[in-house]
Amino acid sequence: MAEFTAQVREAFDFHRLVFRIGELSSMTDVSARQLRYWEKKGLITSREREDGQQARVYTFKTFIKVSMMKYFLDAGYTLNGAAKQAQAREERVKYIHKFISTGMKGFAEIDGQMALNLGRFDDEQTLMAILPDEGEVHYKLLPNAEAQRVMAEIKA
DNA sequence: TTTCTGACA
DNA sequence: TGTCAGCA
Repeated sequence: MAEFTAQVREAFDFHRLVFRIGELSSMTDVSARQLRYWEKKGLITSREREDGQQARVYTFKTFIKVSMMKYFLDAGYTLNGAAKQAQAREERVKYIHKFISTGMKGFAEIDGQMALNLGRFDDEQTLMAILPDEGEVHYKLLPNAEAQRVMAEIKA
């Protein structure tokens, strides 16, 4: 399991996935001229190339932002408006990431239903969110030992 | 070949 | 924004 996780991390190591301006341009349908202009205005960023060549390098994160800006631009927003929308989306993603990484401790199965471990509720109990295939999500407090047991079952 | 900056439209 | 020049 740990090996699989490591492989997934390796495959999705976005930090090492970078593009040159021509690549980003064809990927997003945003001209190189626009990309340079947007950068000049501080709407997007690029890195210097480590090999000393004078050519921009864009990260995956920038690719996402450019894609979003292109989308809003096509939807009729002005350049600044599109940038603002993209920025707002970035904030939401950050918030969601924080929410998930701090609140979600893993999946489990309770009475045949998928459940989400939301962490310690108090000294004795753990809060679980029950996610039925049908019907509404509801919550349940399990004794810590019980919670540990259902979590362990999933890993096995 | 590709990218870069600056200039003109 | 597109395009072209003149470099690296």
